[in-house]
Amino acid sequence: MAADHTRTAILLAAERLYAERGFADVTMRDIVAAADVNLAAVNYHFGSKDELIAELFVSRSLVTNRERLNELKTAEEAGGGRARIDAIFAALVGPTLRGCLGPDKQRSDAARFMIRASIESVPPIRKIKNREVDHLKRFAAAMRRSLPDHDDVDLFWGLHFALAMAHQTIRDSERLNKLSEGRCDLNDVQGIINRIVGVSVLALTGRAKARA
Amino acid sequence: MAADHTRTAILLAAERLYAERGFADVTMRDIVAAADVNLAAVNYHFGSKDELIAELFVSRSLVTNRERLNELKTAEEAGGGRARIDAIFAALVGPTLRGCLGPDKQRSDAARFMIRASIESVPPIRKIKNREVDHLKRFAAAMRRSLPDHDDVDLFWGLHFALAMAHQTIRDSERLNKLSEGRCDLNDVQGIINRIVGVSVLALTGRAKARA
DNA sequence: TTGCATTTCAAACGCGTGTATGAAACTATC
DNA sequence: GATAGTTTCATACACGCGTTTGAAATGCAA
Repeated sequence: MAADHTRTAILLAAERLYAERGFADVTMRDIVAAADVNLAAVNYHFGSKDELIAELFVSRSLVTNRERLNELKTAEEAGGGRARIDAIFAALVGPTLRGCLGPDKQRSDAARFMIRASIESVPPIRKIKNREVDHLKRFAAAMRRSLPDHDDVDLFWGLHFALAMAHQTIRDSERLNKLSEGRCDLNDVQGIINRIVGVSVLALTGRAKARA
Repeated sequence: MAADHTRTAILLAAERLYAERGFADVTMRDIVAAADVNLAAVNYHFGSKDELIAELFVSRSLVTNRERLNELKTAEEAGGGRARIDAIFAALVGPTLRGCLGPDKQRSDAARFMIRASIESVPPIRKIKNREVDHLKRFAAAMRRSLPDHDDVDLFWGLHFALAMAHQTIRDSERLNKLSEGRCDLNDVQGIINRIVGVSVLALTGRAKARA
């Protein structure tokens, strides 16, 4: 119990390497070298490589989800139980965007690890991923409280599109940068969040107006 | 020259397997088994596994891009050189969505292969991918002609978001299905296209209105 | 048919991977 | 300080991968 220094060293090194280079390119030998421990330590402490990844994913998704739920809670309290729809979207996409884009200093390995996990979809993670849906349902519920007159299906699509825009912006920032020849400022994280939230809100409210 | 039956059999088998299972899970032995050819045939005809993937990617991106540009051309001719913005978005996301979702019968291995390629980002493809930006610039140019009063930066973001929504809908249709408990109909491809196009148009025009 | 180039085939090679082993080093309790 | 339990370490193992090899089969012109 004293010496789980080794355990945490492995977890931190693995998180950082996976966040930076993805799952496919990182071997156990890379991890133990970065953690400065012996090769056999991973199997001793975690059982297998897959179990290490699984543990990492579970603990890190708790971190990300807590951040999002904190923002959501703040927004709901500010509105007396009914958060503004833009605040809900901001709580949904803000933490991940801030953790993955923006200045290096305040990037979080946890957020970038989670994005990798959602991109590369490696077997040990795929099996646990169902919990994410439960987490998102909380946001769907908050949206329903915020916009009680809207069709549920529209709300689901709105949530889906908001995540899509955030996720893809992180993933393909390089392409957008080349396409716009640098004119889309990817360092202005708050500006990006505002843009995504704005489009998401408009997608819901504008569509409702178009129907009426 | 007579017997490039083997070549095309390998290409077709590889395309189908990669489309179905992704790059990480498909080995050369899987491919040659599906194509019913000898293991060494891949190296004989293509040089290496990476060169096979690269050739596949180049030829298939021609197919997808041609489809998109055809729709764009039709839309521009219908508008006398200026396509309607919704038609541009439909040309951008329609072909891929139709090829990846919808009834099994009319799904195209080419479209699904391209989506895999854009998701998994395997080294041999990453190096060629710059051409995609040139292809997208044609759509950016069409958008500029369609909405000459808009800021270029907004157009780039609009294009980026449209692709993001389409791409993520293909990729994560499973999650949306679970989240909505089946209420988001993922077989209604035209409905999905309309939704994405609608949001994309609204994102551009609504934002402009909000400024004014 | 003969001869040469092309294509196929079974088998093996080298390499990197995750995992297992058993001895050595350490830690803590009596 | 001896002993039992925990953790580290160097090393080796088994396996799957992409690739190579050299001989056999095939195609085709003279």
